[in-house]
Amino acid sequence: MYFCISKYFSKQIMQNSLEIAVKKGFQKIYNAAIESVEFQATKKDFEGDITIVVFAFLRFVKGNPVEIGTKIGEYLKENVEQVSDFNVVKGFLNLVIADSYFTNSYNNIHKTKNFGFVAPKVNEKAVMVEYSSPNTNKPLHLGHIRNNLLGYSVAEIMKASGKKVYKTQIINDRGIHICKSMLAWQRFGNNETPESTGLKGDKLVGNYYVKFDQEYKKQISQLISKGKTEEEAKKEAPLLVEAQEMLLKWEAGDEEIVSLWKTMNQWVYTGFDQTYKELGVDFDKNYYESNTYLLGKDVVANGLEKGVFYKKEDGSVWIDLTEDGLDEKIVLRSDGTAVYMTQDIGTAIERFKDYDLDELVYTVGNEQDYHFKVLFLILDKLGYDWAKNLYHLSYGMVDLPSGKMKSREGTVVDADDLMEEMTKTAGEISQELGKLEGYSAEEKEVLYKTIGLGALKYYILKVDPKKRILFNPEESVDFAGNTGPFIQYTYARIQSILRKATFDYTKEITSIELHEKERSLIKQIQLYPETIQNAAKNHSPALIANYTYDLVKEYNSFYQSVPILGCENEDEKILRTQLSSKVSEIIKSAFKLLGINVPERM
RNA sequence: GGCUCCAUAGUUCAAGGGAUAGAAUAAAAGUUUCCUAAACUUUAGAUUCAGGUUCGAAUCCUGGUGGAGUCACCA
Repeated sequence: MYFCISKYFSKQIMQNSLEIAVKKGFQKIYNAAIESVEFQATKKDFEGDITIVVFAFLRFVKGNPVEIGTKIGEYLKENVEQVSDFNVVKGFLNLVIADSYFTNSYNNIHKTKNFGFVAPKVNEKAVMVEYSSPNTNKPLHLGHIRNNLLGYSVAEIMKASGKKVYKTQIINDRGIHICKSMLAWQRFGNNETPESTGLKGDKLVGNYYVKFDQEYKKQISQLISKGKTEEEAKKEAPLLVEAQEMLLKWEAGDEEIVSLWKTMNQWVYTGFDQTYKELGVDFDKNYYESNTYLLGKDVVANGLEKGVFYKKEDGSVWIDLTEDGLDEKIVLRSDGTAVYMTQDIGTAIERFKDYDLDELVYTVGNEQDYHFKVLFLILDKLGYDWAKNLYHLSYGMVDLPSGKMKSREGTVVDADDLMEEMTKTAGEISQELGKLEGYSAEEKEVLYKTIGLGALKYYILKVDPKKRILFNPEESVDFAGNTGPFIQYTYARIQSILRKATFDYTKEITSIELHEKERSLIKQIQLYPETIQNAAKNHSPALIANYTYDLVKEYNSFYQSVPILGCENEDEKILRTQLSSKVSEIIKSAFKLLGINVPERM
């Protein structure tokens, strides 16, 4: 029996074949059945390409791991065409795989369009990803940037992994916080508009939110100086009372209030749209809290009948989750109005009605871990079988060296300012390097934006979503090392090579002895499809970022060690040009998954 | 206080229970008659502590220390 795997070109098929061969080998040598074989890429310091962990077999076969490894290695070398050699270190069987496997594998990849991507299946259910979900009383800040980048990127990655994806946001456009901005504008606004001030709408409205807080605090201290306690003062300050009255009027549909609300919200939306555009994110469907905040009340009534919820004496409705290790949670106020939870219950149900969904991902900060745990549990108890398919993409806060960001106190890194700052820095560095002769002013501006935003996005996305980020505006975002511009630079350099490669390099190169750098480059290229699947499964753009970085690192080393266009052997020149081209394609597509553009020159 | 999450080079990040814990940055040294030096190559430097499980632990379990979040008829 001989395992011929020369016709196989994918890593998966290679491993499957090896697994079968190993099992047969064990059967033959030890008369033992092995359940599974553990593979890993051979570490750089050792000779070989694929490593089999022998320790895992000790459960099935008693003996010395080195001896077992050696016997299996001998068996594989003899019976598997592509295993050209092996060595055993401790309990690790390192297999050397023949060049032909790598060239076959590469040629297959070379022919594949959209390498690494899986097309969505026709009848499969979709995934909905919610992200951004801003309040309409203040501009977007650094925390929203992380949220937006994560949500957008996860959506794109899931698409690439073969899912149908809808991107959505819920806009928190109602509530007491909106009324505060509205009230402050009425009081102190002098009919200012975005047009009259030249301010972005969200900035203008945000200013009034801050203004409200300032005036409110003044009133509080006045009341305290008149003998009120702090608690009383906070409740009785006229501004707050008026804001609360305004909210009641809004809910009652008061024409004047609703009209002001519409106007100011529109200002904010226009501002947000501009920021989203700059950031490069988009949505397939918007939900508005003003439309959804009443949803869920029927469901609560229903759940009350079923005994999932219970009513307290004052009329408020609760759920008791103490048996699940959680607390009691309110789902409806005593006055019958909806709380956050009520709305989220309703919105989730609504979404599953609107779309044929398989999974719903909520991109929300980890401060709401508890809320989502409860939400998912409630939906489960209400009997929705899709409740198990809800996923809270929980990410860590973005903190500043000075501490937490607070909009009211103005200690935030504004999203627009930050993007502008990054673009400016990119421009300064570019000008210093001066490689852009022949570029028009507009082209340069586009390039600076590409680089500046690339640096920012990569900086945020390369970190595991779960971890919190400490953001130091002065020194955090670099342009050298493990950064977006580093990867963009490699892309630009490859484009330069391809512009100069005027010969035909489409030919398939089959029998050639591979340079060590070519081998490791091909190995890295092979990993792209499984990286996308992994990133989708784990909802982690960081995996894509890290993969791309490793690929680029590998390519730069290759670029430095061997000539490409200057290569004398014609076949080698073609192969190396092809490899370069493939690497740049992967960079471009991987960065697209992160929402980052790549430049042709830089 | 209860619950949840986190702890890795000076700093910022990696490491599907597997080998000698990888990078980047900062530090020291080197590489441009050749495809873009925003690059490449060297050197030095880390798993919070104490136990346990395992052939094998940064990773799993228990406890301590330190940090964050949450425990609203706010969203």
